[in-house]
Amino acid sequence: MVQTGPNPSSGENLLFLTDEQLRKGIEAMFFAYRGFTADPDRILEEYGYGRAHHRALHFINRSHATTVNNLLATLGVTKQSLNRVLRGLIADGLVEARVGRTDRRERNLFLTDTGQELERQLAEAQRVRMRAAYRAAGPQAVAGFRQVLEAMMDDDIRNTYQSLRDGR
Amino acid sequence: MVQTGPNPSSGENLLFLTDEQLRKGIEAMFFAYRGFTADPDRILEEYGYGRAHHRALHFINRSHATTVNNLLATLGVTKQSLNRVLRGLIADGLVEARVGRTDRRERNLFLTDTGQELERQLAEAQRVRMRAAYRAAGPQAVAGFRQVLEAMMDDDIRNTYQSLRDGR
DNA sequence: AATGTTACGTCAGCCTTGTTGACATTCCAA
DNA sequence: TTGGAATGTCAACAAGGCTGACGTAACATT
Repeated sequence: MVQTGPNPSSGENLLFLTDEQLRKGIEAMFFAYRGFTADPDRILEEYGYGRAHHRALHFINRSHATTVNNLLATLGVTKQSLNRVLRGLIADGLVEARVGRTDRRERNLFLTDTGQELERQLAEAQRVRMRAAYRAAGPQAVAGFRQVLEAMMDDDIRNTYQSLRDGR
Repeated sequence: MVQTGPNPSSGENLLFLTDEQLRKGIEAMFFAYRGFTADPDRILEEYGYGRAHHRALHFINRSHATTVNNLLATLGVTKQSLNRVLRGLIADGLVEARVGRTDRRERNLFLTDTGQELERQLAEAQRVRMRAAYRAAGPQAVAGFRQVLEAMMDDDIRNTYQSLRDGR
């Protein structure tokens, strides 16, 4: 145990750092993530896709003409794992892989019109829930939400996130 | 698109509800959840367990003498999936399943001393990161963080969460 | 020009963790 | 006594991670 009772430190009240408070945050993360993925999951199932496909579509859409290596770093999976997913999306005509201009070893990834359509459908489903949550909690809560999440990321991932956040 | 520009509504600034802001929250959730699970995952690997084992240990620890059905509802998986995990934990002497007193069909689940030890190790690893994130973001941000997460949950899960949160 | 490195794809095999379906057992309750 | 609930278990399957190995093309360096 690290904080089992009221603990004034540097003249501040650190009650929010008790193990109890941390536990609530941990359980909230677990349950909230289920909600976070629930709506896209339902849509994906209709198309015979999984979460991995959603993630690929999302980040290809976010970073037009991104390379495979780039996507690997963002998603944090192996190339074999990503390749399985990409192969399906390319075969189904949702993603296009064009040979790189400057470096012909690279593949620049794009969403086709069909791909963009599915991505938009998934994103909108997820946004509906987020929008409701944001609205219910209010702007100040949203700011705190984002701050804590950002502080929770691994350092290298936070860099990736911030680049994306700030519009590349 | 639902919010593409400044949108005063009811005399309030709802800038935080733009698709851009929602997207940042969505990506933050994705990346933060990776960090959230990273530390326990490393420990679990040493013992040959996975995330499913962590979740079982956590909620058995939280709700002493809980039943299997109860745990199923909390975890949101099938009994077959949970049973596989429980079987392993029981075989390894981390969990004990005692026949229910009032209803002998039920199994009351407990952590053994060994089970408690691993649970504590996993929880502490996760708390270290949460504590750092909470500290970095501050008490007001933490309150907002929890508010948004709670609003993001499915209704039935939110009830489960709130019961646990308020100490059963 | 030769050699090394990088980017990517692919095959094979393995693991965890989720699913469905079917069936047996036990035991409470009507 | 009988129906249904709670539990366990077997089998089969799928998604999506992983490692290791190998091949090819293209770029980079010497």
